[in-house]
Amino acid sequence: MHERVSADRGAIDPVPLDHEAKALEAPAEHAAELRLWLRLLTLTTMIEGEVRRRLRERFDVTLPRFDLMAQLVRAPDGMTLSDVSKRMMVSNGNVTGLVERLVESGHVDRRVSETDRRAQVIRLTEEGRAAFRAMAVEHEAWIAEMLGGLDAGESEALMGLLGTVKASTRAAIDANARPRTDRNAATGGPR
Amino acid sequence: MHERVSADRGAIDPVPLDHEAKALEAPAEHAAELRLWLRLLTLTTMIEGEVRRRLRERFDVTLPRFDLMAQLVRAPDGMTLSDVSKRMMVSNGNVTGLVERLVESGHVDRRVSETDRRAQVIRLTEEGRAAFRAMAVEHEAWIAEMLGGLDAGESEALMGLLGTVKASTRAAIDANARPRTDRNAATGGPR
DNA sequence: GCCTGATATTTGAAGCTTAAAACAAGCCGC
DNA sequence: GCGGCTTGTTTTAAGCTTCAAATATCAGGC
Repeated sequence: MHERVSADRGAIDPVPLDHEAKALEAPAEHAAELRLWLRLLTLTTMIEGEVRRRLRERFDVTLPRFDLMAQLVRAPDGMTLSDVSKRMMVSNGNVTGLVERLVESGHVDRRVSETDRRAQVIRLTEEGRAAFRAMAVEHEAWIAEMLGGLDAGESEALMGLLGTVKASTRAAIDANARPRTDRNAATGGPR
Repeated sequence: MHERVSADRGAIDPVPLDHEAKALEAPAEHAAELRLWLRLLTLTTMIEGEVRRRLRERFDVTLPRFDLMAQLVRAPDGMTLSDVSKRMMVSNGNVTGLVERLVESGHVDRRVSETDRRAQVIRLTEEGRAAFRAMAVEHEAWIAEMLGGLDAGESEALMGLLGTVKASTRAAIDANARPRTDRNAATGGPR
């Protein structure tokens, strides 16, 4: 069945009643979470859109390319495409195309791994590094400007709360992704 | 992460902007905002990705279509494409294509406005409404599950903090979008 | 050596997304 | 009612993104 991830931390839970019928569940129960999610999404969309717009306007570069370069700048020894894919939380195929274009524009260098002939190791070129540094300076200022409405204490509090949500989100995702402990089942089923 | 790279061998640095001096004077100060932004983005990406995955798996529907239907369900009298575009914070052209596919699949009804022959008024069809209701029930549960790590007080606090950031973000965007001609302001020209 | 399963990447199809230009219709001052 | 500005929508080109299938390589067991 379904594991109930309880969030009660010692507090009295007023009548852990009816999770009976989905069709009858009170919308008011989850309204707070929905509003929270909506606000989170709206805020992120706003910031992301503005960053995208400014990157294009000031540097004629797309946000995904900037993000990819931001990953690479921290890895002077390079990363494989899989690494990048995991870090950026996008699909492998996506990274393939992105890297292709960055190699083409001279920002990224790509070579076959010396230890694994399946893998590609990519690095920033010198031009790529220089270009990214220039962009990063402004990008940092933009973020500070947009997120500047909080004092230090609020900032820390927000960081912590987001961390909490991140943890529960990860738990929810993991719980959902692992419904089968048995992994042979070669007799049929989808795929 | 970032050192004081003194690659600038000219007078690039000496803080020319009075009203932004505060934001530019302490680079170390920006690390907190960057981390905050990164966490915000990561969290949103995680949730969004999982919702997209489940919508596809359970209902064979894409997230943008679900979002559009979520807008329409609140407007029984319909909305114009422009309205939808603003509410969803996506481009007009985007909405055109999205609506096209939703009309095709029978979820949305589209007709020319009676008061403005330029405008299209779109509504959910009965099928669209039914389909959305079914999806919304589960969607709500998913969100509650993922965001369930907070108690009521934390939830409220997070809501408030996000609101604060949203306000400062909007201010930053508005300020940037206004290239005053009457004022001598630096228009971002070459320095 | 040869299977078998896992990992790294690419490819292909479909759809999403944006920016910019084109087009259509409303609005307004004269 | 004629210009000229604004607003609503579509179109186009380019790029992003996912999922699923295909390819290639690796790592062990025999």
